Amino acid sequence: MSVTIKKIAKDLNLAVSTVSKALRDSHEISAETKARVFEYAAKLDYIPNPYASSLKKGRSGNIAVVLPEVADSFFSAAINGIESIAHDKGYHTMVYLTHEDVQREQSIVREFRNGRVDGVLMSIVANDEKYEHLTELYANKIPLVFFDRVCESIETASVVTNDFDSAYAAAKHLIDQGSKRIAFLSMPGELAIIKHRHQGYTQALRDHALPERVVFCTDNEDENNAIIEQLLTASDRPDGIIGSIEKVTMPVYKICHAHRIAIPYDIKIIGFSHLQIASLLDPPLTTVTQPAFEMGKAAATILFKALEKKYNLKNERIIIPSVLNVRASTHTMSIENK
Amino acid sequence: MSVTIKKIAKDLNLAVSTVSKALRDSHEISAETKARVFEYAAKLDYIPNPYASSLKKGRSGNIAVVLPEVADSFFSAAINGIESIAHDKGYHTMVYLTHEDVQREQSIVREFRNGRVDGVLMSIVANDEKYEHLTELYANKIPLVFFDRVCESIETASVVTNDFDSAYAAAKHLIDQGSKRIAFLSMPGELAIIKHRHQGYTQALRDHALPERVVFCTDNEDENNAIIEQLLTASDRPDGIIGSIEKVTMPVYKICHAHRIAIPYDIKIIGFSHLQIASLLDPPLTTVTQPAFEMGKAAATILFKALEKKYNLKNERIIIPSVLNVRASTHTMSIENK
DNA sequence: TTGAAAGCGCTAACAA
DNA sequence: TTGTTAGCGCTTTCAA
Repeated sequence: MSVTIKKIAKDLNLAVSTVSKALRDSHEISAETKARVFEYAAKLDYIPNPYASSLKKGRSGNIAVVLPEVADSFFSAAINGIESIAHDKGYHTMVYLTHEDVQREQSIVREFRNGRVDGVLMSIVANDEKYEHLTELYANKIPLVFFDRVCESIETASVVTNDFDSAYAAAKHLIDQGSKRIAFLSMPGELAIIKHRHQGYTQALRDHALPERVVFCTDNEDENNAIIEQLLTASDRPDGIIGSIEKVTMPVYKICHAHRIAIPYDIKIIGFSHLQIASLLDPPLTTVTQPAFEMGKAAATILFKALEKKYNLKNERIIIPSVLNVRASTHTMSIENK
Repeated sequence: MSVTIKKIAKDLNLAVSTVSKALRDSHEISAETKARVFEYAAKLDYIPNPYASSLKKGRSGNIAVVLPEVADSFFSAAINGIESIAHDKGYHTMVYLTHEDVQREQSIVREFRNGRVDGVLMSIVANDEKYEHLTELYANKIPLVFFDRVCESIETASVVTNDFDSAYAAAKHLIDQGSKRIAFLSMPGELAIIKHRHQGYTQALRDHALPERVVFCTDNEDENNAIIEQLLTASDRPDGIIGSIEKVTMPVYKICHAHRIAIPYDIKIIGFSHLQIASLLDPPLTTVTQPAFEMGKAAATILFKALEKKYNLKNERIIIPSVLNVRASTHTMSIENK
């Protein structure tokens, strides 16, 4: 049996309400009483029951972080940023993984509508226009902040990176390095990040009058390998590749190694990735690096602003730029080795 | 205002208790009434308030996962394993990061003592014998399962890997490849995993009459780089390195690249690491790979067994073996390229 | 400055 | 089979 306010009140010959107020340092209570209560509570190691106060106050002190997966280094870094802010604010972080499954996302989000969490941070599943669960959440007045993968049809705050510009810069970089046949490894679904990256790629290729080529990967690793193997062993093999998300880029390396396709000589590769160890790959991978930690922090900060001040979340949009790290996978002179 | 049992009861002219039982599919309630209640609840999109039932039943439906960090790929994979089991069991997963800070670990764990979570999975912070917060948690009858980094002075269940044996195997492998001066990159603190790996290393070197050399790294990246740089540029440079945890191995690669120390010719490297992309490093890194996902799953499975059946957690210990993946960083013939 | 009492939404013992 | 009631631990009027 754990120690409750009731027990403290009884032992100290006070009313529960007095103890409650004293613990919250209310001005209604005399300094002397407060001191007695504090001391005794500390002695008994009193820890408030979170459910009782949540029930009463209608706030849980929890936030939800909903992610497609956590193996991806981007999301690991984001959780780091989020948890650090949440902890500072005295909130607890609940993590939910959707594994790119819309149904799972729906059932997870649905449960948020009855108070388990006070606010939600999420990066949505790639899918074709199934957003009712999100609109409902939004309608239920539960603050929602998107980061990285946003749902553009819902008018709430979001933290993103400059996907169009950085994809344009990535393609431009390949073109400058002499690539003529540049393929874009995409993913099916309606993800805004993919769409914007695709658009940036397209724009750059059109600006330079080069042919576009989009290859759709999947969530299945074996299928992906097959798709990429086919791409790289065909007669019209591209001489430049842009991997739109982290997990489509690694297979390219594997297949190139397996088939002795020389990077960057036969083919140049650039990947959207947060990988710390991109520089240690063979050869070091040129990346467009998203500021994951900062994006997580920024998203959490906005969410808490909303939670604390009943601040309105409509339409705020924070853009944190990505960085192009040029390394040997796109450059025949080793540029960077650190 | 969200929909409550009270509202359903009122609208349907039933008592709240009847509705409550009906929703839980109690045999006390007639099929007809149940049908009415279910239908109406579905129509109103009723979602139970988790705090009310937690308060009443004394269970939260949450578990805590306490980790040193999440950037490490081992812990990301573990979270994956844990969350997947938790979700299947209808539990929610709260994530806490200690950032290798004992004080933070203490304050986090302390809060668990009043019901916010029903059970705890943790990988402890490396520290020198400060375990009161854990003993107290254990004394409070909150089920606790350690995974990977265990606290051996507390008699509860744990899921670990065979650290001694795999460190022995790693050292033996280097010896077989011709290394004579093998250094072990350790970490300060009292972590059992480090201790066991160290012991395995020591045993192997003694068995082969080779000199031991232990180098202590730190949590600070810059300091680490300095320590390793000194190690690798001194005249008595080792010709073999065992990195005891993931984050001490990467700097070795960087420094070797920077100083043009040829792996595996000048030095052979093997690291304890869960990295998927070890095979893509330059050169591919030989690793001792821990079964992170499986360990997370196993730990969660035990915890739920304890939560559901009041099963006793004392002393159970599951050992899931690590795997030695030989790659080019320890071997002059390329063994594996996939 | 302190206390009594109501109630957050739900469950469970007991009564009808 | 259904309803009444008490209460989980806490906060918050309102009264003393």
